[in-house]
Amino acid sequence: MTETGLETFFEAFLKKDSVFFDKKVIQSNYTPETILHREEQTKQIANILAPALKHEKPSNAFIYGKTGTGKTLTVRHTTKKLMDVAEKEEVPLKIIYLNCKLKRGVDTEYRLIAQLARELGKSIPPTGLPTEEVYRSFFKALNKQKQNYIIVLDEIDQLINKTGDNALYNLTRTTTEDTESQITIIGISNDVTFIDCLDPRVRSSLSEEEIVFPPYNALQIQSMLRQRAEMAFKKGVLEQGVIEKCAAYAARDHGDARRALELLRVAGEVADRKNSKKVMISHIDEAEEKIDRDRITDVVATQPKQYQLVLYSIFSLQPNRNTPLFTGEVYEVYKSLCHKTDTSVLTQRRVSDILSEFDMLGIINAKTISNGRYGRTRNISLDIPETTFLKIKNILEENLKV
DNA sequence: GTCAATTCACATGAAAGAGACCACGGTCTAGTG
DNA sequence: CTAGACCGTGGTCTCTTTCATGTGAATTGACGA
Repeated sequence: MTETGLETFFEAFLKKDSVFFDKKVIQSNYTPETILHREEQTKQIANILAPALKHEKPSNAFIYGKTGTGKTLTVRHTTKKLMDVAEKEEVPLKIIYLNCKLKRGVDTEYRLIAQLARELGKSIPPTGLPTEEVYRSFFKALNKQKQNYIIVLDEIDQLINKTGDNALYNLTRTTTEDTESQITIIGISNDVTFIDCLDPRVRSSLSEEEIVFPPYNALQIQSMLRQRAEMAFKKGVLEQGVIEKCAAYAARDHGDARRALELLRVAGEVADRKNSKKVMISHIDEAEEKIDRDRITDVVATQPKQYQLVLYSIFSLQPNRNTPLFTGEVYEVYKSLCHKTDTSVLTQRRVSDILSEFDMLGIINAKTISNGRYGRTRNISLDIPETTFLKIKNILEENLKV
């Protein structure tokens, strides 16, 4: 594209009509004023937390439900309203919200406490201090002001999976020791079964109250989409049935509202790119494919080199095969690939772990099976759509220079 | 033909090492008055 | 005299390796009918 070509492109882009009226309404971080279909849960949470306004300690609570059922949204909404009132009435109260999602920095006991302490205005180095020390300065910060603390731990299951329940145990226990300040813990989890693998002491104190967020059904998702779409899109750009189809797609896999919204937004973007004045039903199909593709390519591109090598080994083996691959085979290819790219070779033990991580990410399918006399291994096959295959392969080849 | 033992090719766990980070405190050095 | 540079220490975290143990069914081989 020549320089002037670029300019005209940008100018054309500016003038181009968009189906969106206010796009941010439909983006994932937007918090709507009213939350639909969650009146019951909002009330429960409010009931649990309300004592904080009277300087009493609210019960700890455990909230669970599948992804995209509005847990985080509802909790944030309710706590915010609570905070508003607390400020107006000048009740000392502090709400700390923490997302424990992996790769976000809060995935060890040390980091959890350090992060909490940081929320209280302490500066804690990212590493280097004994964990004990961090606890101490955290409690010191707690006791400095006498007030109620509500700690919301989002995706708490991730934290426990990685670090065990040590941190939680310490946190729940302090509530009884500390007379100065009171801590309430709200745990949010996608995984219902996770509570079972907690230490019984932690479990009983954490789940003093339990709230379940059931999945939305298709009708509820529809009304939610309508509410947002009304603000996000221009009038009349949505073809008949678009919202219904988005809702149906999302309801198909466990009523994930977030997914429904994303689908609708991407469908809008697809329509824009095609210079379509309307969002058609066919755009939704494209949007769904695009979301899938983006997710996978994103994950692949950000993997470390060794991981990419392992994955590339699978990629280079797969096409000429109808039967699944097994671990030893992949490892052999991986080894030769390492020599070719001048990379250090990891042990089979490690590669085995890498494979199971890919399995968890949903990039490959790995089922352990036993071939009787001929050993036990994983049956490995790629779990990505045809259309994405080449694209990912190119990314890998480029990154690895093979 | 039946049944227990064997065997394969890894899976899965636990523990420990290497190396990168980082804060903290002490020591050294150069610049300033 | 003091600020800043520079170590050494002691801690965490992540990625790996090493060593050990577990697994599930095809195969094998002994045994009895």
